[in-house]
Amino acid sequence: MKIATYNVNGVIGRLPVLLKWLEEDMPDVVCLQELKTTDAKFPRKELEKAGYGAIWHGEKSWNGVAILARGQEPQLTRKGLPGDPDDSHSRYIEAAIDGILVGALYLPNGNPAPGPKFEYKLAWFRRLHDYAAELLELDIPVVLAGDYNVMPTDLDVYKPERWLDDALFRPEVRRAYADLVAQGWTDAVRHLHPGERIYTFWKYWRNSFERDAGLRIDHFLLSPAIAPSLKTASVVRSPRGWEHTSDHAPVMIELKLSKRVGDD
DNA sequence: ATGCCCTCGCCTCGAGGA
Repeated sequence: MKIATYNVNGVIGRLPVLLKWLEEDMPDVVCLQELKTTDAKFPRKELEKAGYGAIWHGEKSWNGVAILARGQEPQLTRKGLPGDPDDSHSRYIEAAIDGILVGALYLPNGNPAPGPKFEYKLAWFRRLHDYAAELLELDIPVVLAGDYNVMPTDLDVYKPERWLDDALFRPEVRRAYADLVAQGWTDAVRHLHPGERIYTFWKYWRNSFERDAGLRIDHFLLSPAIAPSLKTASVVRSPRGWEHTSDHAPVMIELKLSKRVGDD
């Protein structure tokens, strides 16, 4: 089973790129971030035509997350991260697919830091921390995938010294990510590729992609019940080089799941 | 120290992104 996460930076404008990539790589499950459109304008029919069922949580202009499943409908289990009824941003959606609980998240950017946006990011991180702990207590296969807007270590940044005061790299945020992982999650990409420079995002400016001046901010966290099934984890770099593309590349993991009764 | 480039909206510039 192939599960991907992809910050599309606008699902309407990105639809040709998204559909092309889906056709090429045929992921079984896709977590999307930054839909930047309302629920009513989500391209359900186009994705259905491409063979994907979908659930989504949109918002005008900003944010927005979705989960796609090839050949089936994701079973919605949650819309919105618990812990703050006043949080109106669309940043979390969750579904059960083939016995796996898949959470798609778009963590706040947090810039400029310090400031209210950075406080919102830290508060969101605390809520994620609490909710993720609840998920671990269930002792089931869980995948938390998305744009965490955090470079976990120096290895995940092209020039760490330039990002020290940035909301994506400040010590508080790196600590929050490390504390989350320490609950018992496996950072899939880093687990299979320790010590390797891997990026998932490159600014549109200054030929960042061509120079490989990037950041690793899109992550997969796996619960202990599914981490042993992890076989591969990689960044799909080719779509980042296409015309009218996102500033993120898709990230993909492959799981080899043990057969269940009734499976072919 | 700042802009660089891009998306969206709704109106051609501003806000936000990372």
